[in-house]
Amino acid sequence: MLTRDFFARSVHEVAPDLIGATLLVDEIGGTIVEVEAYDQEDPASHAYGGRTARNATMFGPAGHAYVYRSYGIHWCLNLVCGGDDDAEAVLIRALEPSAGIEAQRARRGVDEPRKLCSGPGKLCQALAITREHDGLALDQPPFLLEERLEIPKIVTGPRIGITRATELSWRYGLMGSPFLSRVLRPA
DNA sequence: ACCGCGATGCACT
DNA sequence: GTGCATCGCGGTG
Repeated sequence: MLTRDFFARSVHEVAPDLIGATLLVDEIGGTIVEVEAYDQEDPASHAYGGRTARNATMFGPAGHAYVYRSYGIHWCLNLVCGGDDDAEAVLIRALEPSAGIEAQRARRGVDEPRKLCSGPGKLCQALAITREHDGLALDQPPFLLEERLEIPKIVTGPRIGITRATELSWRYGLMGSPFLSRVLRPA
């Protein structure tokens, strides 16, 4: 199981290490196939410009969930990384569903496995992640994060859906996976 | 394949 | 009032 020590490192080390790990919420979830890194010096990060009510969890200890609402409609899940004096987090962008697929279908209202968790908003709907999960520890229920068994092949590229710092290749994906939110070509 | 747009909450200017 | 770390749909190649 991934505990706080795993997350208490630079977000730029943790992000690629999460590809291939398993994320479950109340026993439902799958394999992490796509993430993005956000650090405190990053103009695209919520933490850029200091602590606010929304981003407070990012400034707290590593190994906790940071959940925010996106575009007024969706929820997005981040895993807080780094030391106690910084504010870093990994945005979980896509999963390959493996557990509770029927429940995910019901919550998403679609059948195709590729459409269940291929985006940060989609996977939060499939796993029923909401503001209630913000601040919860990742090594306790309802969360369960399992270490990957083998080192996967990873592709990097620019992050998606941001307007600033678009030149940074801080998006990581499982090479060749059909469950990515978008195709990811080697940078 | 791409592009535009509406839905909707809320932090921030 | 503006701008999003989004998604799904409907239009056009």
